[in-house]
Amino acid sequence: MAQKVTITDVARHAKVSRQTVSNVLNTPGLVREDTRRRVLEAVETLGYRASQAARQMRTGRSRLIATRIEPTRDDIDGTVYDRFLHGLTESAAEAGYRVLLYTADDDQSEIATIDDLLAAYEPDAFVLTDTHHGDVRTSWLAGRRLPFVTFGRPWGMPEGPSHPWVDVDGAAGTAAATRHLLDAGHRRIGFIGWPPGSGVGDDRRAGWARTLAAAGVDPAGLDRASDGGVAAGEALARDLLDADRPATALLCVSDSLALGALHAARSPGAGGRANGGAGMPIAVIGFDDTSAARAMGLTSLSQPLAEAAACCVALLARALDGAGVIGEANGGAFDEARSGAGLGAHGPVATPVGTETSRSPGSTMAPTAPGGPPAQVLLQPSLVVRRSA
Amino acid sequence: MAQKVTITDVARHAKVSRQTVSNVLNTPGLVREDTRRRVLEAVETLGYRASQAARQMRTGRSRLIATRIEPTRDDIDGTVYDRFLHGLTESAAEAGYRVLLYTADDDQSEIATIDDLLAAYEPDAFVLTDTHHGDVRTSWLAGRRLPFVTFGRPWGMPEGPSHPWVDVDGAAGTAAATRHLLDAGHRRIGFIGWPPGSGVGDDRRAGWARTLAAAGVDPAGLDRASDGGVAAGEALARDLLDADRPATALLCVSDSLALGALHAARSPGAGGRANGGAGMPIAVIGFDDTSAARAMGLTSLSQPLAEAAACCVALLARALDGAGVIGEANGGAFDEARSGAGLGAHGPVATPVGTETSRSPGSTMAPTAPGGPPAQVLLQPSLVVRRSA
DNA sequence: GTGAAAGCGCTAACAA
DNA sequence: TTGTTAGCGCTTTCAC
Repeated sequence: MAQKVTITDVARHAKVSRQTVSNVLNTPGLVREDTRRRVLEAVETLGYRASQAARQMRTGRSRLIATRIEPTRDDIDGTVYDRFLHGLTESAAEAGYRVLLYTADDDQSEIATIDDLLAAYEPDAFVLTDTHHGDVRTSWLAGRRLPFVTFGRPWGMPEGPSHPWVDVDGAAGTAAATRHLLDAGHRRIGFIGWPPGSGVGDDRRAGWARTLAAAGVDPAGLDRASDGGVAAGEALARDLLDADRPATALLCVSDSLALGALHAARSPGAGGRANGGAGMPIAVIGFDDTSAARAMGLTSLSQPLAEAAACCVALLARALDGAGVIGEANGGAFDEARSGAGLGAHGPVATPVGTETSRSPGSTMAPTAPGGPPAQVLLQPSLVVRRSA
Repeated sequence: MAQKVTITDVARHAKVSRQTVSNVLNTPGLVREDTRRRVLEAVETLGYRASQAARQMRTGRSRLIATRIEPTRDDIDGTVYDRFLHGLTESAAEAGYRVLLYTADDDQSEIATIDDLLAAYEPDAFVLTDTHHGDVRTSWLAGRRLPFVTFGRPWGMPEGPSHPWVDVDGAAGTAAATRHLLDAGHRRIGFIGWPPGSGVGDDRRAGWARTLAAAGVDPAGLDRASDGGVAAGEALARDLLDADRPATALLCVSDSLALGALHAARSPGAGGRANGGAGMPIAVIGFDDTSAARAMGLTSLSQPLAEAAACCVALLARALDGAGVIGEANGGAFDEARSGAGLGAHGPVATPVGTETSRSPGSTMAPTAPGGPPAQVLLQPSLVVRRSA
C-alpha cells in the first residue's frame, strides 16, 4: 500500500502551513511565487494528491459523474451505448471527473438507485441515456435541482426551456440516407422502423417520409415496423420486396433490422421481381454503424458518440464549474458541441459521404440559456457508404 | 437537492446517541433489541444512508471497485469486455460495491492512472482485464499488496501461487468445437488464430491442436494466423480452402475472423473443391458469441461473462470483507465459481450443445489459498450451434 | 448496553 | 501573504 501522503506532510516538507498548501492548490493567485513553487515542488516530490473523501466532506463536491450501464442486452443495437460510455469516461477524465456506474431495470428503480447514490457517494451530476416519452427520471432530477444531462431529447415534453441535453439528429440522418438512395436512382424506398410511439424511431421515420415527400414520391405501402431484431428485419424486408409495388431499397431504423433486411435482399431472386429481372441489387441502409454493419458491408448512419459524450461532459462542466473553465477543462469539446448544434457547420466527418448539414425542421431547439450558448446540442450523424448501398 | 440526513438526525429522532446509531448499523449485536428497532425505524423514516465520504475517512474503505474501460475499439471483438462490465456492475452492486471507471492506453499509463485513483478515491480493489505476457500491472499491484483480481490468467508467469484470477477455459472451448466438427464428419479442420505469443490465442489454438492429435488427424498446413479482423479472416479462409488439401471446416479464434471466414465459405464455389463438388458446406465456428455472430448465424463459443464478473466480485469480496460474508453478499455467485473451477460440474449451459466438461490439461491451476477455496477460477465456455456448423 | 471524546484530511472563514 | 481555528459525518477507542 502506497504510503498515504497528506497535506500536512507537504506543508512540513515545504515549511509552510497546511492552509498555504491548500491555497497553492485551490487558489494559486493568493500565494507568492516562490512559496508557490516550493510547495509545488514538495507536492511533486512526495507525490501528493488530495484525498477526494476529505475534500468532499468539506466542499460537498465529489467530482463523480454517475451513469447507468444497461443490463446486458446481447443484441447488436445495445453496443451503441457502450461506445458512448467509452467517450464519456475519457471526456470526464479530461475534465477532472470520474464515472461511477450503476444499473437499473426501469425508470423507477433507476430513480431509487440515484437516490441511494446521492446519499452515499454524492455524485456531482448524472448522465441519463435512453430518454423516452413520459420519462419520470428527468422530472425527478429537475425537481430536486440536481445537475444532469441527457443523451437523448426530452421526447414529448412541451416546447420551451428544458434540461440540458445532447442528441443526434436522427431525422437528418435518415433524410440524408434517403437522398442518397434517391440520387442512386431509387424511387420505391421502403422504411423498416420501430412501432410508432418511440421518440427516436418516429424521428428517424420522419426524416425518411419528409425527404420522400420533397421528392414527390408517395410513401404509401412502403412503411413497416417492428421492435424485433434480425429475424424481424428479414421478414419485413421480404414483405416489402414481395409487395405489389416492391421496394428497391430499404432504409432501416437500426442495424439489427437492417442486417435482417440485408439477408433478405441478398438472398437469391430478391432483386429479381423488383428490378424487372436484372436490375440493380436491392439497397439496404442501417442505423448506428455497429461493428456488425462494418463486418457485413452494410451502409449505415454513424452517430458521433464520442462527440456526444464530450458535449455531455462540457455541459455538465459548465453547470458545475461555472463558465470560463470549460475551454481549458475539456480540450475545446464544447466548441464542437456548439458548431454541431445549428450554426451551419457540422461535426467531424471521416466518411466517404457527407452529412446532412441543414438543421432538421422538426427538431426541437430550446432557447439559449441566459448568458451562454445553448444547453441543447444536436449533432449530425454521417452516412458510411459500403457495399449494401 | 434532497435534504442531507446525518447520523445526528437519526440519533435525535430515535432519542439515542450518535454512536448507538452507528452501532446499530455496523455492530448490531451490541445493541438491545428494542433500541435497535427504534433506531432502524428512524433510519427508515428519515431515509438515512451513511455518507461514504465520511465513512471512508474513518475506515479507509471506499466500497469502490475500479476497472478500466477500453478505448473505443469499433471492432466486433471489443464488445466482449463491455458485456463483462455489465455483469461486473451488477454483481458489485449486489455485494455493496460500486464500479468506478477509468481509461488508459497502455500498461504504463494504466499504472499511473491507478496510482492517481488510489490517492484520490482510494478504491478498495481493482479488476484488471486483458492480461498478457509480461504484464507489469499485476506485479505493480501485487508489490503494493493492493487487492485486485484479473479477468484473464497470469500468462507466462511461473507456476505456483499467484494473484486471484478468473478466466474462461479457451482451450476447452476450442477442443469442444473441434470435437463437434469431428463428430460431424470433418477431418481437415483449419484453425485461424492470432499470431503466436498471445496467451489467449495460443491457449485456444492448443485446444484445437490437442483434439486433432487425439483423433489422429495431422494438423500440418491447417494453421493460419493474423491479428486482423474480418478482411483478414476472409483472406486466410480462402487460403485454407484453396490449399492442396483444402480444409472442410474452419475454427476461428474470434468472431471477427470467423465472420470473414464465413463470407469466404459461403461465397459461390467455396465448398466445391473441398467436398468434391457437391459435399456438405464449409463449416465455420467463431469465438465469443457476439451479436454479429448471432445475426449471421455463426456458430460460436460463448463465454460466461456474467459469471466471470460475479466470480471476480466474489473473490474480491472474500479478500475485502473477510470470509463468511460471501454467501450472503453476492447471492451465491462464489459457489458457481467453485463449481466451474474444476470440481467436475460445469456452469449454466443454455445452449443446444453441451460444454467441454473436463479440465483442460494445459491450464494452470494454482494451489488453493490456505483455508479457503481456490482464488483461481476457470470457467467453461459453451458452444452455441447455428447454421454455420 | 450506551454515551462522551477524538480524529480521519481537507478547506472556508477569520486572525495575524 | 501566511497561519490558526473550526468542523464536514462518521466510527473507534474508552468510560460509564
